[in-house]
Amino acid sequence: MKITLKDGSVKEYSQAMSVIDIAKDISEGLARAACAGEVNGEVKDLRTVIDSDCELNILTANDPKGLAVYRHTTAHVMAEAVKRLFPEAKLTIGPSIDNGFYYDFDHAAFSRDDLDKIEAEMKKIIKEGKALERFTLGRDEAIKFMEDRNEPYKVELIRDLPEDAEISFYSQGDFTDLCAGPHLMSTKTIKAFKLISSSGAYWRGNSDNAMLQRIYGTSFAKKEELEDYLAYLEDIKNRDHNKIGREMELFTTVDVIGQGLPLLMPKGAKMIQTMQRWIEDLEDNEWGYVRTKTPLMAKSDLYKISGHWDHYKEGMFVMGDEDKDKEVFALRPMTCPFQYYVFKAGQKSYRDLPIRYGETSTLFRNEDSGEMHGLTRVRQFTISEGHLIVRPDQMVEEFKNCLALAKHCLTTLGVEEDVTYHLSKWDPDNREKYIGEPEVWEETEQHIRDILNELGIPFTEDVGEAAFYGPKVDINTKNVYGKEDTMITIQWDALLAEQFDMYYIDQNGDKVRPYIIHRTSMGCYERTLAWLIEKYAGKFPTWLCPEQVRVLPISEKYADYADKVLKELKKNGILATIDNRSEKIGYKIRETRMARVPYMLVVGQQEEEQGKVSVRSRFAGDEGQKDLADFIKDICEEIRTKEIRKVTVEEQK
RNA sequence: GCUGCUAUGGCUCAGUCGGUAGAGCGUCGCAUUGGUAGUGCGGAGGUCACGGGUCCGAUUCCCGUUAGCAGCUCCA
Repeated sequence: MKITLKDGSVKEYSQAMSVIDIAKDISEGLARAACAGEVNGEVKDLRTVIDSDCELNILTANDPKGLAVYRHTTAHVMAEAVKRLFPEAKLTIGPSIDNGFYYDFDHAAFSRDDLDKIEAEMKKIIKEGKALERFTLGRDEAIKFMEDRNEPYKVELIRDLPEDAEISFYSQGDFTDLCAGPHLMSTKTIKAFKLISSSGAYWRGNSDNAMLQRIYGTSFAKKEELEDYLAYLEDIKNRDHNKIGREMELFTTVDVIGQGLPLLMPKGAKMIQTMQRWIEDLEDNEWGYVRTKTPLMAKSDLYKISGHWDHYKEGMFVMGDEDKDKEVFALRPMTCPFQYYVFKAGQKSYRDLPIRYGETSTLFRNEDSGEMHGLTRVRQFTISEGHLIVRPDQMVEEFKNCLALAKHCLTTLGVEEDVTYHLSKWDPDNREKYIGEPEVWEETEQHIRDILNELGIPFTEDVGEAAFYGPKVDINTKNVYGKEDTMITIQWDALLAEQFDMYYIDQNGDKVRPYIIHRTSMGCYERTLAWLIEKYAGKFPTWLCPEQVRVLPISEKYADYADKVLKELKKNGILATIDNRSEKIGYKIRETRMARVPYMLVVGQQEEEQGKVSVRSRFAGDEGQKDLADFIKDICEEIRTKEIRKVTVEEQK
């Protein structure tokens, strides 16, 4: 038997050779995977080529493919346990995923108690140490096999397989599942697993289909690895913006106000104000933007021209009934047509272009009730929106500038490493979702592709993710739970100028349609705030902190001096507060740390006499005494440059 | 929208197998006037989310609504 090794060479293994020898190669990083070995150029289940078990391979392999096999077998063990405990449950699919696996069953909801019982049954199955046997059947036999077992979803899966596909099954004792494999040799290989949660999931991911019950679990080769992972799951909760954003009093929600309508509290509002002032000044002073302030609502007529009435009516808050009312209004879900009418308000020459309109724009989107989440998915939000009206010959350069501005914003916030770029394309098989001709779509998508390639930005291409009027670049990031959100979007629109009859006059005196770029420089402020909370676990760079300095008098005797210090800080634009309660200094420090305030100034007799402050920061701990003027100079410089100082002090919870 | 889970002082939670509730933190008061992660004592604060139902009696059981959470679907 030949196995392709990681370095590309092919190594001959004799059938008689112990699998331990193969395992050794794997553990040394030579072979590709454990049981899923690459044999003679094909990925195969090693069981088909070796006759010994390979538990050790998996346990020593440091290869994601091996781990995926391991977890996939754990999913089969779980499926067997579910069938033993709940024989009426119907099997569907159960793949391995990042960090674990799941299996979907057609069954009533599983409670945590059920999961515990299933875990106990899984332990029994593992202990029984059944070998996993692979076999194949012809199509008709395979269908009959699953029909006899009363597994309709499996029958459906087999029917949908290509005519010439090899239909393979894996058995472990009495349990058999349709499966491409590969798998572990025996259930006893599984050393550490945990069922994490259960929830509903649609059959084949389609909300028109039946709701199945999904059980998520994970498994690791070592108990300690599982424990570390479970500890990690606990730990990321301490970064969850929806938890600590509320704890830190950045935002809250109120049931009578409604879902998806968070209230930004003074600290959260201050942070957003800081970002907003930064972005507005940046765009206007350095990137050539001009500001607009346009209405938050409009008559339905506007959205009929833009196409939103046809393509997006369900997502809008509409006021009035078209059959009864003379005028029907809708809250705006975007700013585009409003800024177009700013453009149209006067005749434009080719010399006027490009025009870059910026607006700090509040939008309203009627999301489905189950979609709202913290600050990341809300019904009213504010974005750093803008529309660039440009000549076709300026399009590429302006598009690049939008990308550069976005990158500048990401870098300033310290998050440029955490994003992925996506070319969001239309779906040619779903044309009714989009306006315009296929040629226009293909052409504009190619322009964007060229730009991204030229700038050396790695990106993926996502079909069906475009806006209805054009393709776009989406800059996404993942939250602490691994879910992806779009933070910044830059859209290429060659179509809406036509809808709105926008034009400029060219050199020859002819009317010409401009192109439009829809873009954000930093995206939605609420969502960005959520992102920053999770990125920094609430310990923001000083310039973003809603409270940058807290003055801590040792006792009330120094309240006057502390007040003087506070006034001086505020005079210099520093966000400072004072804690003049009659508490011990240690207590005040503890509270200030827990409030994630970057700097504290301890003042007592010594400081008052010498006009100094004792600085304690999260960056360097006790920094000793400084002249107040020096401290102010330093922190103002840190804020001005938007420095991201490294946290060097051990933080306690 | 779908499948579940949850809702008890400002916050985090305990509790009542149906007889109107408790802790810690916070807050307020008093004492303490301090030197880098929790000073001591005392007080106030709850129609147990909202609306129905069952029951002699509901915070507890049932139904509905609203909101929060997890996942699915969706996200112009």
